[in-house]
Amino acid sequence: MGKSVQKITENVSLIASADTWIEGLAIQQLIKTSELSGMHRVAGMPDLHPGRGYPIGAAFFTLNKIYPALVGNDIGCGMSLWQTSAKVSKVNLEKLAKKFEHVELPLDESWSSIIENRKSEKCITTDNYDRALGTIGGGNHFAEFQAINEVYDQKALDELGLNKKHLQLLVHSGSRGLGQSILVEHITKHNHDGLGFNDEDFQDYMAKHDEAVRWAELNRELIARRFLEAIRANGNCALDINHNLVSAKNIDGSDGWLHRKGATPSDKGYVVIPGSRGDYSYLVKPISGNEATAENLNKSLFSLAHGAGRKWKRGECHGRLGHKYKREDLYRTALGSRVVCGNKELLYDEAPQAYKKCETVISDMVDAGLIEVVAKLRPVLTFKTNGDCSS
DNA sequence: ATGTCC
Repeated sequence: MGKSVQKITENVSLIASADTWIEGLAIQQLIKTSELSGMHRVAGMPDLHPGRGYPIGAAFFTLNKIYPALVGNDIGCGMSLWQTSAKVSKVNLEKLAKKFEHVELPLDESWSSIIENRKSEKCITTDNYDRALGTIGGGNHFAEFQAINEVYDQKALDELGLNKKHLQLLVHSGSRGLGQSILVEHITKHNHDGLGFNDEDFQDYMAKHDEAVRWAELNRELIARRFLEAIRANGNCALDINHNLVSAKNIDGSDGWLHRKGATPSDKGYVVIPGSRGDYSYLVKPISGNEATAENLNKSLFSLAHGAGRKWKRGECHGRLGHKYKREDLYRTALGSRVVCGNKELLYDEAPQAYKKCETVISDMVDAGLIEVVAKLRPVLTFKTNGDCSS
């Protein structure tokens, strides 16, 4: 069990077994980040990979200041899982693939009352990014229809209201331009410096950050609702979990601030850890607070992987895959799923080959005593973008 | 990651 929790330095842990491949640069970034002033403890997840200066797939616990740059631009990014009323057995992949022509446009007037109501319920006052509400965005964001492939804990599935016969919908998106604008405002004024609790901009950042988190949640809800409408189905949200945010937390007796950058909370109930679009995703139950795992929970900063983790950098994937795979080859995956992605670079950047095998990431967290697997989800159709096919 | 970029 202890073998999947590595001690990198006195205050840096890595939740990964020795044979899980993690890029050296990511470890360097993890250690460097642990040396920031006020940093108390850092934890890398098994999907750790390099970012711009700071690693992705990690949690950072500070005592008396926050670092907006560690949260990054996509404040509130996360995963929501919806069960649709559609039946897996009725799916026709090519028919399904044609139903998403309009899901990237700003939501039309038929949505304005639900948008207004939900914004008011969630205390979202900004209107500046209304045009982006209900849109997935780029990068690793997606909407994916999935089938429950294997069940390991039927009771947990029942608790979540999930039924194997129904098609599931997993949405990965965040706060789009809103989060970006909040980060840019901070960087413009403070560079990458943190904000102490008594700094005048502390409360201002936190208020904007918290609103961006709520905006991102609403964004995923609207994405799910418009995809449900596109396939003429109903649906229920089973879970919605943020993996990019900073929040107050008491860890091992210390009050502080827990930054998560591509790190899924293990203290918010069931979560989905998605594999690449050509791999299974895992619905898991975080293990909370028995004696055997208490120390590992502290070392992991109550966090889990947020996915399989990139193996290859964005931008280098086309070069690595272009010889072997034509564009058409990537519209289907080894698990028989369909990919809708009209943007060529994105098609290669997010190819299954660019990611690690999700199973190793999952088994590292099982071995660390952090999770139990509830079910394995098989991709059916991954929507990225209708895109610009000319590029 | 980005109402993305020269």
